[in-house]
Amino acid sequence: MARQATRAAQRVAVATEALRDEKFNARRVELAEAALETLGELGFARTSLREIAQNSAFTHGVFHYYFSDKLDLICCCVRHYKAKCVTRYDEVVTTAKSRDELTEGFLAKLAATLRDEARMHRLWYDLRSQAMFEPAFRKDVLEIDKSLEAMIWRIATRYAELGNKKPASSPAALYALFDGLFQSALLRHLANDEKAVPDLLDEVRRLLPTIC
Amino acid sequence: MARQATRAAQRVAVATEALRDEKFNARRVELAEAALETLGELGFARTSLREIAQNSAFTHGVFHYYFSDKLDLICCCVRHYKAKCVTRYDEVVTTAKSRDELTEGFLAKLAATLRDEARMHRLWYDLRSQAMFEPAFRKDVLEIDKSLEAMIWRIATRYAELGNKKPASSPAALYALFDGLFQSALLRHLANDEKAVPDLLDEVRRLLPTIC
DNA sequence: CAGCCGTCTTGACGGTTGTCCAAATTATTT
DNA sequence: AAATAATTTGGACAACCGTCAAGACGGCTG
Repeated sequence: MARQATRAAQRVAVATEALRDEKFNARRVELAEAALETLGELGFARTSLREIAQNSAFTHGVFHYYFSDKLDLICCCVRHYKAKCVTRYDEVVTTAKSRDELTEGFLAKLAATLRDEARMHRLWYDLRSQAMFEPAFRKDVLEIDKSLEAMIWRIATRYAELGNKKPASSPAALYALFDGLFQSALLRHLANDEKAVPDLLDEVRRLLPTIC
Repeated sequence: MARQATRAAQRVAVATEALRDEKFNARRVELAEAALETLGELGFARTSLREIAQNSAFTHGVFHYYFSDKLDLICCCVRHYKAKCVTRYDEVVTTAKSRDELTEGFLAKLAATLRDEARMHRLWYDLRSQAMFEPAFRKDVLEIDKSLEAMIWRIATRYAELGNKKPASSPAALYALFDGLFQSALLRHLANDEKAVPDLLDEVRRLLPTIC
């Protein structure tokens, strides 16, 4: 009897703790999303916790309560954002019935991303550069990089499949290529170069058939 | 007579001013080189003028005397360093008598760069990311990027030439590819991934024949 | 030698930063 | 309803930042 009561109490305790954790984490994400606004605007270095708080509905103390550190916060932010990123092209990949359809769907998404989410992506590049100096960032950054590489690879293999071919290069090389192109286009776009987007699209359109 | 004296005086004045300018600029470069030590270690955001001064033989006041700004200093630093960078492979390009010779020479330099100058290159990537936020950096960064693209293009055209072919892609795409590969390898290398260098070499060795 | 000029040193200033904490408020349990 | 725990607030703190300016130093010129 006593033992049963103990067991039941334990189950309840475990359940409530899990619930608390979930709630805690949901709050973290909520705060991270608010922080992303300011981070995307100013970059990692120039953004202080106070500034993040001021541009949001929260006080700066809350951030310290939910995040052990400034690094902890940033990591959570970019992790959260990139989790959405890696699925961006999946719909196009699964629904496209021909090479052309895939190409156009991919290019459209690419252009929209460059135009509408430039600030978020520059934050990603910022963080990736910081990872070269700050070991605390490396694990997360390398992990995100891997998942982005996989995302590009899904597109490439599907594209090749639709032409009854196989990709001509490795996943790493392919990701490096697209990442390099996107990064360059992003910088030009942010520098108000109006040809940045069309140039990127032309380049990718020309490249796709040659590598698959 | 008076007019002649004036002219002579003007010539002297112009000459001495040019000399002063030259001396002034030489000092700037000297300071920039000292600053690069600390910048390569800590990155742009974490490095203060005081820290730069402390890790060098100069006081922090001198830096303010020779540079109007922190941005001014950093720009001078990376400009100076990258001016040397873009000539790194030129000797290999001009002396190589065959495709193999060019390949091996290029790969050797590439590996040496990754190993010996990792800190300087991460600073470059840092600055390039900052340029996405800080307009003051953009002009210099875009210019350096262009000259790096030209450097890669010189290698590619020479490589193609030695095989009586022409490069199969644009300068921009080629630079994006190599830059992306190098950046990824650099991050892995800094994260103590011992396979970073050999993996990069393998990748480039496989890639070269396919793009030219 | 006196005066000037370019160079450099040193210390101080206002402002911002990350961090911490005690108190207030709210939610949850007993 | 009382008590306990979780959450939130807003201010205090020391450390640090970029910038600046007053003055010191040393060589050059008149």
